[in-house]
Amino acid sequence: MRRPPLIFIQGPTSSGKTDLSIKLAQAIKADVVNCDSIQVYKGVNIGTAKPSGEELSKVSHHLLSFVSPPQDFTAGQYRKKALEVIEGFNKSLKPLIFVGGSGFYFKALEGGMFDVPPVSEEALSKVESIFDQGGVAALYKTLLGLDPEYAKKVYKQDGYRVKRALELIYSSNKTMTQFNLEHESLKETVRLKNPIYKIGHWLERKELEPLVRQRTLKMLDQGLLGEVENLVSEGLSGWAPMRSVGYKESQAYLQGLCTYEELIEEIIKNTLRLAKKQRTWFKKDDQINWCNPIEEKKKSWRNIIVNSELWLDRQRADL
RNA sequence: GGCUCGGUAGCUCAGUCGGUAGAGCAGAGGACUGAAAAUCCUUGUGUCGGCGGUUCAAUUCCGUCCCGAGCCA
Repeated sequence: MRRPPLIFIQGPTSSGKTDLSIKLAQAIKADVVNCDSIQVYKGVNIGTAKPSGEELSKVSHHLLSFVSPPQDFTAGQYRKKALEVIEGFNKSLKPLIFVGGSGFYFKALEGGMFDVPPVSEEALSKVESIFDQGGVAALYKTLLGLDPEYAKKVYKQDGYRVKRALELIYSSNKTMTQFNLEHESLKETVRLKNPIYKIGHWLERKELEPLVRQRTLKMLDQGLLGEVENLVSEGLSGWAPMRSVGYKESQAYLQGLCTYEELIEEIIKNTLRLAKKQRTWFKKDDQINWCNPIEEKKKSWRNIIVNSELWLDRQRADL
């Protein structure tokens, strides 16, 4: 079966992924697919540093700005949508460039997700009542009884994961450990079979900080606060993307909880923290071809474009 | 110029009735299958402002100098 080749551009925020994706897409005649967990949402544009109108007019983009408020979106849904996009190119074999900083979404895309039915109301309220009685400790104790193997892997304070594991047990009668085992046996069938070439942007904090500062000031200049104000006035202050970096700090500022100077420093700090978590995520993947984006951009991404073209030629020769 | 209060981790500060120190934040490292830009875990040696003195022992007491804040001239 013919499958389009995929190029992944991964790395921390502010490292120039969008710029590279546009230049590379133009050079190799590819489409771009967003792999950023917040850029999928409609209406959050400035704070997520989406590609500009001009950039969008040059290259076709997918999975960008398509989830309307107040809907939420998940990694599982992303996987499904992304597979649909990829399938759409099975005939033309046009290469696709997946760009983003969401390690979990990349993982979901490549390795697949458990096939889980939606959590029942009953399960939700059951978990909720345990929580009301004894908090996270009680939830963890319950999980320890029902799925000790998974319980050992989870931090007992991690209420989010403990809850989720119990919800699955109560609504599907299957434990995380069982889901994991099943997935392990199906791993090869579920795994994405397209050829993949991974490009990673690697920057140390010191190199990234000035870029983050510059971008933060630019976002504010472009009207980030106005964007947030509009969303808040539409009653969306609790919407998932409104909790992300840039948006939650802006909300705090608009509520008078900090000064403008503090707003700037908070956004920079939290963006750098996000970048660090992104680094931790991508670091583990030994298939990534790392580059220093500051150096590569100075050379108009020439090395990267050439290497990508060579890789594509090899894929085509193999067919 | 005189008096008072400060000077301890990158920052804000606590503390040692004399036995060379510890919190919060920041930072660093990490986990992670449907909120993931989320959620959670681990991690604290620094001439205790400088120089002298007393003492077995000084960051702690004494003297002096430097720096900052305030008050009085």
